[in-house]
Amino acid sequence: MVTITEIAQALGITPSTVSRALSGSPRVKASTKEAVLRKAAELGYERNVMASNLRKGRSDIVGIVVPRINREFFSSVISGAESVLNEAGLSVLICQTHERYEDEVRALRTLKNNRVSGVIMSHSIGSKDGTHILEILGDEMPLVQFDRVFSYLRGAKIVNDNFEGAYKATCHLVEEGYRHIGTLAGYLNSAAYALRLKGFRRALADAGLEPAAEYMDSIVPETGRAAALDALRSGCDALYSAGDFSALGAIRALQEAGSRIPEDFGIVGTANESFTALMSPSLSSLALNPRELGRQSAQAFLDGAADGEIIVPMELVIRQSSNHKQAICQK
Amino acid sequence: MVTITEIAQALGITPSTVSRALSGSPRVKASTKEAVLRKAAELGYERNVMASNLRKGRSDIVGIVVPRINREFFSSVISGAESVLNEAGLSVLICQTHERYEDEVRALRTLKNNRVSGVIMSHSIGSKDGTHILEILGDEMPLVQFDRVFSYLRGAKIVNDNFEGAYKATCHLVEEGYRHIGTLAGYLNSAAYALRLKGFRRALADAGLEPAAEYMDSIVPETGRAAALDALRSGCDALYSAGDFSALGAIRALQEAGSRIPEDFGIVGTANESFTALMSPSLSSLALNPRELGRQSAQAFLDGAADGEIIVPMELVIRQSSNHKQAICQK
DNA sequence: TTGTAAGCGTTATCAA
DNA sequence: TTGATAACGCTTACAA
Repeated sequence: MVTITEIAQALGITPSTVSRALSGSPRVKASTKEAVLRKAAELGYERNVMASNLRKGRSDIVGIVVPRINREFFSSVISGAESVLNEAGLSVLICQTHERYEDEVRALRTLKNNRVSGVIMSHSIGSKDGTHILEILGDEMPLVQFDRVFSYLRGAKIVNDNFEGAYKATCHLVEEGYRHIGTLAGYLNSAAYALRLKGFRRALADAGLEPAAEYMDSIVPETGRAAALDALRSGCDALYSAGDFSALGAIRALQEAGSRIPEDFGIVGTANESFTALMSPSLSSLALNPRELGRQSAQAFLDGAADGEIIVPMELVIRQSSNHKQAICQK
Repeated sequence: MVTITEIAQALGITPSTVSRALSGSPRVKASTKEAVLRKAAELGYERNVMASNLRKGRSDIVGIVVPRINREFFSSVISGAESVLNEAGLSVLICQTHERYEDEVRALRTLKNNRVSGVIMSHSIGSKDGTHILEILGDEMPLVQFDRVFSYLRGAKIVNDNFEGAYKATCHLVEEGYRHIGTLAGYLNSAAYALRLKGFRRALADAGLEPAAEYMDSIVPETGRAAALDALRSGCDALYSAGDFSALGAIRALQEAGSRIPEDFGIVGTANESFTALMSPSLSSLALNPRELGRQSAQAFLDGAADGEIIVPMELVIRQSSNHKQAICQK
């Protein structure tokens, strides 16, 4: 491996000058810098990152901590963050917590020990509060939280605009002509789900309507099925679901009960999971925009991870399951 | 930050002894080791990984290079590898190539510069050959390739048993009673797809049947639709598809044409994408087992990344789309 | 079993 | 604008 010392010897100068030339310091003559760069290229020099890191006291690596990387949402966030960070010359070290507190602690320790430049994370279900995070990272390490955030921790927080998103989705159902609209809500101890329910209610209130039904803790196909059948009996003609999986179950149940979608019954889900576009009928869904969440998280880190919340808008993707007017017209 | 020197001073011994004690060397008295460990815990010592890496000339990080991490297949491979590597005290640095040769070169350089312990990779579509890989990594760095492999490179290669898998899938269709079986094949310049076609043909030959139809380059829903309609006209009653997306398109087209699945027509896909379980009818599929691919890749690295190929079996997941006998019986 | 001493390759400080 | 020197914290021959 070629070192700066070898370059220095080859040129009859000292390592300090070579170091300055290579790191773009202004305190080096243009001709010298050029000679150094040429020689470095000629010898195939590549900076020893470990030595550089040791001397500088930090690495050019950013740690990302997520519950699981093989979940589309998280892997897309990582993908978005990675693009921005690579652009800035930073690498990404990824840790999974498998939703466990212990693994989260271990991951944060690893990152701290590697002297990463900062941490971007979404905490595990197993972490009931966030005190351990600052205990491990200390007061200096830049911290960015996304999606699942402890609002009382220092640093930047990047979250979806769940209230506004659910509001838009519900308004869309109203505009399509549905009038007896219910919701499949998630776990209300999660801030994201609680906000979606609020957005749903506000949209109906603003339209002068009452919620036709509200089903809590409905996030898997099975609960969606049961809720949808009940909703049908109660006279509902549309549902805003805080998740796509429960919406999927609802659609199946409604189809089996002889309801036509979207002619008789409209549905909008949330998350824009990849299967929503593949279903028949395809499912309208409120997209979480995870890549953008990742990009914003990375940008917030690059900007210094200052305290504060950044809100990423959600995008409503309209597909067949809520396309009432057009379906009616085509008849 | 606490250093080994401070621990040494506190105990009236030298840093070397502390270092030995902390790294579990046998050349240190049990009582001394115990005192060191106690003191280290007391002071909250944590090893400075950068200094350790510099001295040892390598880091405890393994690089993983994939085309995209927000693809279920790759993120699952990474997840599997990460589990095994973390267990062994190694961290994972992830790089995306976005299927581009240039990004792959950049990623490999980054890893090399970080002096990672080894590289686990699946090359990008943009890399027509693998000479750049060894050019960058040199002769020393352990190399493990998975799924997309250049067989002429040194190191370990971990691949699915595509021949055997397609053979099993096709046999399953035969056993279910289908007799006019065709295939939706992928791009034959990809080794994986070519092997699946061979497995399909062999299975039929062994059953004394002829391929009823073979459609090449069919990997998206649209091509699947077209092929399925043609297959129906040609008298096919089943298809083995080398991908799930084309199988999805095929099912939709057949349903619209009035074919009942699996009663009139059987289908098995490949990859076991998550939507296969959510469809109606659900799609039988040949699972690629990406987590296992990741685990085996990590294990191969830990074992020294010796030259050779490790073959991971594929698992046939039988769902409704090929469940002919049972569907018939229930009538 | 422990201590001594050197050095990994870079960068920061200070002096020239 | 460049050079000399030290230091980042750790590991490892080698010596005791």
